[in-house]
Amino acid sequence: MTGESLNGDRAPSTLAFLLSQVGIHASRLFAERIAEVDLNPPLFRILNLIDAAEGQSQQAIGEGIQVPPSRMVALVDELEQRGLVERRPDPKDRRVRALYLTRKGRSSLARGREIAAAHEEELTAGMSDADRARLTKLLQKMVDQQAIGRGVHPGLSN
Amino acid sequence: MTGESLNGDRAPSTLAFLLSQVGIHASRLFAERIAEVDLNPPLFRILNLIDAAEGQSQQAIGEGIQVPPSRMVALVDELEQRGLVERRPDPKDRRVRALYLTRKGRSSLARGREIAAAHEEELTAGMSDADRARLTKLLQKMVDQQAIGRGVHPGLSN
DNA sequence: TATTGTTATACTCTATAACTATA
DNA sequence: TATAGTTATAGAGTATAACAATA
Repeated sequence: MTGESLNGDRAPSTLAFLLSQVGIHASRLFAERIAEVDLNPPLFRILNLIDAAEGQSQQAIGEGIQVPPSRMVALVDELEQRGLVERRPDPKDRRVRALYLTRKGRSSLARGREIAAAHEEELTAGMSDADRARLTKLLQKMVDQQAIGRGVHPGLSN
Repeated sequence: MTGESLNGDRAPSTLAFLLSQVGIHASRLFAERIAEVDLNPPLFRILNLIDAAEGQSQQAIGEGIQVPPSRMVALVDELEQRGLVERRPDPKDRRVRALYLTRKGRSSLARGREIAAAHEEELTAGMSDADRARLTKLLQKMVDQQAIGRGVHPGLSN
């Protein structure tokens, strides 16, 4: 969707409008790019989280990012069908399905990270390093000031 | 959703990540604010477009923004149910339903615009005017360079 | 034949609640 | 009783295609 769609038709030069417009463009472009490795952004995110916490349960992994258990089932199902993730029984608690990356999962993740890096470059193509730094700093300032992020917006599941 | 959700878990300081994060925050916040006048962003957008082209047909209004006729029906239905918009017969062509704002529609639109302005301020609270100007300029540069906007991304209906 | 608006239908993404098997 | 995972179900939000009235 365009920024307009989310913001109504207010003047296109407002900061709010520009932020939505550019942010949505960045998200959409990334979704397009990451599809090259048969992933979508939520799956790529979960793959990253599993990599960072291998052996954890589904719910433990979904917990910190407001993904409810039923959604975790669906996401891990998809990763498993693609052969990227394994559910292993946990000998300590037979209710738990501990998550591990497969070899293929690691390779997809690595490729996904390359794509993310390329996306970053694509998005900032034509900008000077100074401008990139400026923009990053200003956006980071907004994130801090608006208290965007971790746990602040409970509705923002994914 | 958080920026993470769209971008996976790559380093939170990348520009792509920040842009998604902030852009989505801006969109979400606006959706929350505009709900105060019993609108959502798509309805507010259509309301603006009707105001800018009163008397036009549904499809004429949906055309420029990639909203298909069937969706226009649903959107105008909602606006009509809220008493904000009227469908009037067009004496020149009896297939056409010309769209007009009601008095209440004008008042909701005005109130919505106030909310949009307040949202703009809220979003940039704590920023200096110089920073706002810098940020606007940099984002505008990205929009130009990435060719974001009108007609460029056909998939971006709304 | 083409066009406006409409309806029917379906698809994606997501959440809530009920269920099962364990604990 | 409580918890991990699962299933069933439902709700946004959206699109495509068939359709009726009119041109």
